[in-house]
Amino acid sequence: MLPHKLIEQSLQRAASAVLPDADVSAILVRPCPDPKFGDYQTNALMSLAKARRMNPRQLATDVLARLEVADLCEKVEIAGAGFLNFRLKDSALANALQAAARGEHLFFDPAAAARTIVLDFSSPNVAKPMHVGHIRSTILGDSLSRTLRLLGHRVITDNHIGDWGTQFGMLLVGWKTLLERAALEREPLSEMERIYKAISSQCDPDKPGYDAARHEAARRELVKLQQGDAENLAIWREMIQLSQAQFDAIYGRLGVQFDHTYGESFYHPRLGQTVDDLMSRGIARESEGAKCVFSDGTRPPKEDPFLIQRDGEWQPNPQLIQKRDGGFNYATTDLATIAYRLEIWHPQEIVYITDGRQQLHFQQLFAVFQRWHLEMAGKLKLAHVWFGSILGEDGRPLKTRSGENVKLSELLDEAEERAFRLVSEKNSDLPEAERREIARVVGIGAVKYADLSPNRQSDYVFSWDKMLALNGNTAPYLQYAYARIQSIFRKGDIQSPASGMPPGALTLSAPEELALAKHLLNFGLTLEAVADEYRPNFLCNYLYDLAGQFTRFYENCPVLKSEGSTRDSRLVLCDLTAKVLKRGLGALGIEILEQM
RNA sequence: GCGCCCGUAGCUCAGUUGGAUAGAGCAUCUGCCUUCUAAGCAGAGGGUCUUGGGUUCGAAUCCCAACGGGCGCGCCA
Repeated sequence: MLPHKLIEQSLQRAASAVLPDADVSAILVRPCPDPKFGDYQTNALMSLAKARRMNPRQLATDVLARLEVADLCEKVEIAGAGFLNFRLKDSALANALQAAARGEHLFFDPAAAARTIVLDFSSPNVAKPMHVGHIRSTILGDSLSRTLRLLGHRVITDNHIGDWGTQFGMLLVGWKTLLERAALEREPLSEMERIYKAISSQCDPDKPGYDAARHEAARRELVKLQQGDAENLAIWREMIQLSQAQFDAIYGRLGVQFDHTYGESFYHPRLGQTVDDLMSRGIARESEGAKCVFSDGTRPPKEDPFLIQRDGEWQPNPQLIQKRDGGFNYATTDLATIAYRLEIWHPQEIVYITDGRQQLHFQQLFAVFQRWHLEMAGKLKLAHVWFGSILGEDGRPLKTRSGENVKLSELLDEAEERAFRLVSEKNSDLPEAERREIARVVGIGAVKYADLSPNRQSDYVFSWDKMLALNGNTAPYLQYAYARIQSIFRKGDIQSPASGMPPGALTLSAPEELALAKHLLNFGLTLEAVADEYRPNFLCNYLYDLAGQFTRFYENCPVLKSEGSTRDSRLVLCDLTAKVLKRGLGALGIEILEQM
């Protein structure tokens, strides 16, 4: 077990001995913000003392008296208002690194209780090109799935593509009247988007080009499709197939994989039953011709997603599950989807990764589902992991439906192109094929890292230069640290330094060596934080710090030119750093390179 | 109108149960490649954490109010 966890356990035991009735699970050990205080600290005794109106320094003194960490730490200090500061013994640090070098762990432990977690992300719409607005859900979801799997959870990824709904009425009309076959073969999604836009503007009564006949035609085509008309079904299937091929091309470039792609259409046969069930149980009722779920009055108005304040009083804010014309809403599909996932996968957790504008929808959805499946109370966690909008240069959010956005494929092309120019400049003697491969890994990595490193909830303005930057706090900086380590191993003709280490031979003395070694120990804490809060940016921050610690070590501590146990120890540090960088970047979905 | 989110260095952003002197990158300036890859390193300048109250031993973080911005609010997803 890692030192900080052992310290934490001892600390909780000591706190229990002093205060037998206290909940000590919140007493955590965290890395110190500044190494001058020590390596780890706890500030939890201060809040505990506060809650019990005790003197915090006295509590710290009492706990310290019962604390048994002498094998791990130097003398524990009480500081400030009641911090406990821990400084690891060199031997404890060396032991942890040696265990890692022997392959016993890589500074993290598998989750104590593995869960089955369904991740719902990406979810592009059929017949629309994927553009930069789709990148966040896709990249966030992929990195969360990789991180949760690394921690030992059973993760099921499901791409809930938009392959059903009213837009197909318009698409069918467009397909039958406006389609240009040559354009379709050249760029299927652009052509489908073109015909969709042309027809949809004629079907919107609020727009100047409104054409009532077209609107009616679209409605008829949709009904025919839903009734199983052979021609419309064939066209619909072709649209899906063409779209999926384009999605797969993008996913292939991004290295994103899904276990399943049950689109919305998959649930269509279950929607009638879903609505009937909600009606017969009295959860939904008819209102203005539509079927809706209203507040059940069990929550205070402010926390009730089915109430909204308007004109000074609380008014109903229902979730619609069936339209007046008999059509179903996305809420219905989402409800049927949860029920199905529960039935076949039995997850403890279902996580949706979408933009923040859908918060109210998910609050209502989760509330309806809980009323519908009372037996799941406390057994299923439904989570909406939301992210901020990508804004255009004008500060307005990019609209998924307007077509002027930068296509994802163009963004990736440009990323690779810029990386290729750079690698050609830096390393002109490499053959072109190698430079292309380096450019691919660097370019795609840069785009992913640019999207993962900000706090997911902040909005950001889309900028080519920011997405494609290759200097500073970017993926290439982390990949570069890894490549430098591999270069050391190549130059030294060293195969597997860690496994060749004699036990007890690890000697760390330079400040850069110690700082790097101690930072390695915090990998697991970081992975857990990412999994707990669904925030990959914590891992970006950690890896950036790790690469920085390594680079300072690299500048100050020659590896191949040193001798004896110093050389061996430095090789182990290099090897473990490379392994953590590789695993960590892997959890972000970013590849590494042996050379760049 | 009501709800959600946001306001941190010139710009873009981090900031882990409230915790110790608020940190990066970019941009600007000064050094460092005959020594394991300079996509780098060392250093400098740059802050009323929007404003005003409050809670606390301690607030960028929690509460209240104001100002400024984004989004959402019945048949799109």
